[in-house]
Amino acid sequence: MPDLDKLDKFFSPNAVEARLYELWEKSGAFAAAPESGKRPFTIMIPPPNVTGSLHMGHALTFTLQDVLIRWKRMAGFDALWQPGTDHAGIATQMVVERLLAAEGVSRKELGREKFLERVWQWKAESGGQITQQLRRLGASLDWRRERFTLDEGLSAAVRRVFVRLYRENLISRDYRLVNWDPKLQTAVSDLEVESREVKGHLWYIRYPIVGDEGWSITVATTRPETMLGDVAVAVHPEDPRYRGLIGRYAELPFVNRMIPVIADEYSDPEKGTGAVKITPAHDFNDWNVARRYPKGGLAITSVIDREGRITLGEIDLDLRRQDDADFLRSLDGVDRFVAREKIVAELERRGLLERVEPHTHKVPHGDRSGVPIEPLRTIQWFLDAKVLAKAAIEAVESGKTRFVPEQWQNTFFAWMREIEPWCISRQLWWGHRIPAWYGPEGEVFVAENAEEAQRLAREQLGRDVELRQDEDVLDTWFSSALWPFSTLGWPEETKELKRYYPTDVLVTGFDIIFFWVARMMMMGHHFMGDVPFRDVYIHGLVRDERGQKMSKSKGNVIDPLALIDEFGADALRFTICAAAGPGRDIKLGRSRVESQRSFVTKLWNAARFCEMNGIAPVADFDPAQARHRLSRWILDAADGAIAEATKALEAYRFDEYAQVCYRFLWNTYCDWYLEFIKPTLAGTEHYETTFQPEFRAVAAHVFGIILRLLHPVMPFVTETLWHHFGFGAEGSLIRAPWPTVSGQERSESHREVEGAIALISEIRATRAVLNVPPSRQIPLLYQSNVPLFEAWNSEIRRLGRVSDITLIEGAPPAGCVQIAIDNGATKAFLQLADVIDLDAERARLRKKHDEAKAEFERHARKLGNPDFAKRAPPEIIEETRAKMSAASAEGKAIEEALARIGGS
RNA sequence: GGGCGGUUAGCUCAGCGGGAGAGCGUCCGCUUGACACGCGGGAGGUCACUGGUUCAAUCCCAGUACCGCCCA
Repeated sequence: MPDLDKLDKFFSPNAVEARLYELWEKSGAFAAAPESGKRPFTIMIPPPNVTGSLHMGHALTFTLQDVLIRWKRMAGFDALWQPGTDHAGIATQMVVERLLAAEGVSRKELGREKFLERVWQWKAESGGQITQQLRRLGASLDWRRERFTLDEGLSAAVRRVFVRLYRENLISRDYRLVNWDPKLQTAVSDLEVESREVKGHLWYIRYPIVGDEGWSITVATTRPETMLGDVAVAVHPEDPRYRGLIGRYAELPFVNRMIPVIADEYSDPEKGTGAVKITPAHDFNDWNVARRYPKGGLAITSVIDREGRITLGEIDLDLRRQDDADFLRSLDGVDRFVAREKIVAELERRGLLERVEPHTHKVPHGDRSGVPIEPLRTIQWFLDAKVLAKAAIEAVESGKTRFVPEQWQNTFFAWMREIEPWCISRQLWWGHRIPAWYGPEGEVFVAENAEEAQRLAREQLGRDVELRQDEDVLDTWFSSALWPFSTLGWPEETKELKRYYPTDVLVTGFDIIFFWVARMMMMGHHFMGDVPFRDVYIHGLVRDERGQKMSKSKGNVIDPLALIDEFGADALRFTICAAAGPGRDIKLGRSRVESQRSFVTKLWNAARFCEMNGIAPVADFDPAQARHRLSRWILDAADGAIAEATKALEAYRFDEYAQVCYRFLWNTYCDWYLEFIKPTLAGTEHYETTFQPEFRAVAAHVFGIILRLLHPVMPFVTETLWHHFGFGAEGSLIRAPWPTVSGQERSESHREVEGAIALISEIRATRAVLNVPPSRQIPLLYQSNVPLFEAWNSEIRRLGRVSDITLIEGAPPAGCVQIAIDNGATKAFLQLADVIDLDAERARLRKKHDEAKAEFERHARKLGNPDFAKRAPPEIIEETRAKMSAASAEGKAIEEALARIGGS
């Protein structure tokens, strides 16, 4: 039953949002229906961090996904939108460690088991805030299927994947250089490192050449503290300055080690002195230089420890060979940056510092900790991503997975083709503990559980031994990469897995292509034998109104929840949707949402008008039976809107979808259709009462289409009105069928109505330009096109503010102003008499005349070009000719009008 | 240094081979029986620049400038 209460003057989002959302959720409106016969449509969210809270980027991506899922759900698909969060190893551990610190306890004091209990407790109390906030946005996720990457099932999937990849030799344990975060005390992946521009120095240091008193080679470095671990000096093989030195030795200051001068193209003759120190244990480029050095490569000497302090352990021999090692010893255990200063000072004292230049360069920083990353040689687990990447690359090349917009596939290819081994182990406690066990002699047993590992050990060693599980956990992204199938029950062969994999589309920002898209594709292909998703829709980033990236440090962050509080979720969602053009960042601010809110209000007021005029859905109404020209016209227009909106959504053109809806509601339905039928609805004469039922039924029918078209982007206000008008039970719009085009031929009414609209617009424009006050009703005279003026008599009078309409023969009387449409084919006259402002009218006509003349000349010039006639397609020539004569006719009509009032 | 994207009305952005568009802003008029978060009307653009292809270029190609992003 419709509400008995009348609609308020304004829509109050706060009053309905929470209640409606709960109603939807409780009634199962969001739930997928695996047992249904419907075709599935699936979206996997890139799961947000369990520590996260809703920001604008989330608001953007979830709005777009919700638009898609609500649309498909209405379009008759079995829609699955899979929610959940990931455990965010580093971030979560940091949060809880901070809490502990406040209590004066450290993680290590607490111990692993107690600490993990504490994290789970935190998660239960404050984790997953974002899942509540997504509800505020209106996101229709299937919450009953919510998953967490540390759930038992998902953890089982992680173990299964790890073991299988290990047995396929795609996962291995290796001792090599990794990005080490000295603050968080863990390895991190390349992707978790961001380079930041830092103002530093370039220090030029002299290394004496052995056996040539007074000779030296000068190296330039930004990191003098690593010199203790230098194993060579590299110069470019073609560099004439150093050719003679290649193969000789330099003496490393302080350490007094002899290191070779080697040739390697890595050294850039243009940079610094063209000679670079090689410290393979603390620099990735140097590591590569050392590896490709012949004779089995160069030595790797670490001189910085996991805390970022100088450690002399590996140069102990050099140390002991020295007579005066006091300085060197004094560096032991000193922080890397303090050591830098001490070393520079000592070099200067010894006259080995040639000069210092200010130097701005990029330094890798941990994106979580914010401290400079220290490349360190440690033992870690690596995934051979190169092998897995192959199938993923092929899937995109062959079009099995499609990027929208397409250009993003280049970003994907660029990274995937150059992919490095992925370091998957993390020195953390919170996460999936690596399923590897070690025997007493360091034997490795990789298995899904301890019993299995024990069995393997027994098999291999012939006896029971005590096993110790690897202390480390896996990178969070390792488990996230499995999300598209682990959430569906894999490794079990569930009906969901069969039904919903591969999913239809992944929606995300380009910054996440490597984290998500690439890794999900690698894992999905390897374990499921098929791509995880067919489309990847990449949207832009949300920026502030000035185009700046939002960041806490800049203080320009806008809280989407605050915007929802102020303007409602629908207004925010519509703003986002309308701004989501392809491949563009989105500038968003308070004022933008505020102005888009008026569209929500417009819908609301259209509803109020309908309500006041007794417009309500009519059971068994068949639009095909509507006869009135206005009915045919608006039904045609609705067909057009449905077709365009659907097409836009199919192409992920959210902006176009929003615009089509906007225009149809505002500029067609409200501005013209409701205005046209207004007098009839209020009238009491025979004609009026005759057509009232049809008008009401059609108006309601089309309003129902509008509500359905807009529901995906503005779910709350549309659902409210849907119920209020009695289109369906409360909360039923979400499952109402998506409108389809009627299939009716476009009627003749279309042109007829367009003609009336053109005439009325022309009358209004003429009046406005001539400063005729709206209150003044003016008589209208016409000479031709009788059907138009007769059929639309009342509409012309009302909307054109015309007093009466009269057919005249011959010339119009004096004091008339000409109105022309159809390029002058249809003329009418406003009988302004005493109110006419002749100068203004002459100016108006001259302007129109100039326009018509320019138009005529443009086409005439074209047609006068012999090459145009020879080469242009015939239809274009025909079109041009028609346009030329139309412009000519219009010009003539204006000339006549001018002549009549003594102008030229 | 390599790659990608952008440059269209005051602002934000569509359009992308044959008529320069929208929203917001601005200006003028309006207590129009839903709506001033409104109604009606207007002004405003060498489509960054230089060449090329074409009968025809805002649109395609090449180059330049500036802005932004990613990777070294």
